[in-house]
Amino acid sequence: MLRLSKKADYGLIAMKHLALLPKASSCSTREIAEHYDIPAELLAKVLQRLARQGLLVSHQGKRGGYRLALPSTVISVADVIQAIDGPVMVTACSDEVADCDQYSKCSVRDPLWRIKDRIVSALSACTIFEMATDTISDAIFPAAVAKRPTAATLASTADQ
Amino acid sequence: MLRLSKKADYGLIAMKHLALLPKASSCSTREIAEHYDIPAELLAKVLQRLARQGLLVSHQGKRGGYRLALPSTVISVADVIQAIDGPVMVTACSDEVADCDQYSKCSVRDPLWRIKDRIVSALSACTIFEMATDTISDAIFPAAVAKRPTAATLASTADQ
DNA sequence: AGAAATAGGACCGCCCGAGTCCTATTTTAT
DNA sequence: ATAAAATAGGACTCGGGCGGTCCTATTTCT
Repeated sequence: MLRLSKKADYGLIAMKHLALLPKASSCSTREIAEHYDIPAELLAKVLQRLARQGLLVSHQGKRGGYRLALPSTVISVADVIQAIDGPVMVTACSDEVADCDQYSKCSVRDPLWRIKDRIVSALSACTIFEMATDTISDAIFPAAVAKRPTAATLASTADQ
Repeated sequence: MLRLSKKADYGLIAMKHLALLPKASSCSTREIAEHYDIPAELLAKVLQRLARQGLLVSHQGKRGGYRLALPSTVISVADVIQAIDGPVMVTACSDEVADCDQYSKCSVRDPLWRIKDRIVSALSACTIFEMATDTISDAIFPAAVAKRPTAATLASTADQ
């Protein structure tokens, strides 16, 4: 549940790979695909989309390839995911569009919308640079949350 | 992308519904299903799982139903989602199990694992009570993140 | 001219989520 | 006692979307 698409996975792998190259150097789809055992043609589509969204700069022709369009410190994980898969949606029904039949009776749309914002925040808070250098801090919440007893804990004592 | 399953949706709707009932009163599957236009038999399975995980207390027989097993202030959204769909997984490959063939070459597993922890934190930070009373605060990050220019912004100026 | 790369449309198979069906079992109301 | 109404849960089906492939341009370097 809540899993990333394979495309998003591949996109992040590629972005990290490009971030670790010497400044402003580029790399072809095939190189990356072979390096990580990713279907080349699928990765191609992913990189094309990242280029269309302005996160990568493409260079056609022989000796062509891709390079980061921006410093890796400025590109967030959220940027990559959204460039590939479109806007993050926790719920089926989008902002205003009542595309799910239970729209009128749905009581959790607004709360879930706020939770979605939190998730996007979490994804936006992490840059490709941090991914590449493995400098992602684990915790984002101060203390209160971690301290609060989980239902799982309480339930196990109450249950059975 | 990153969407919740329908079951998780239904589970949250039901939990919120039960949280809004007078203290310790219960409600049948059918009542909830009809109220929100949810397929009753599907909702039944969801509630059964929530009961098995100790988040709900079930009462069989005529006039039976479900009620919260714990105060709504103690049950988090993460609890509900995980009770229904199992552990939140952002990546295909789990903690130690190398169930994806690219395990050895995967360079983003660890970073994504930390991101997953952040998402779980975000979900754990929100209780059913907050959902029911619509008291979820929007922002969880102080300032730094919001201020940082997004790649989208920068790209749009750089692009085309 | 040809090789190697990006650009992108069209297609396909299959897995899994969503939903249904069916059969217990338990409890309560009549 | 019997029927009704509820939970418990296994088995099954169906359809859409994701992951992947194929094919055809087009660009650019050698």
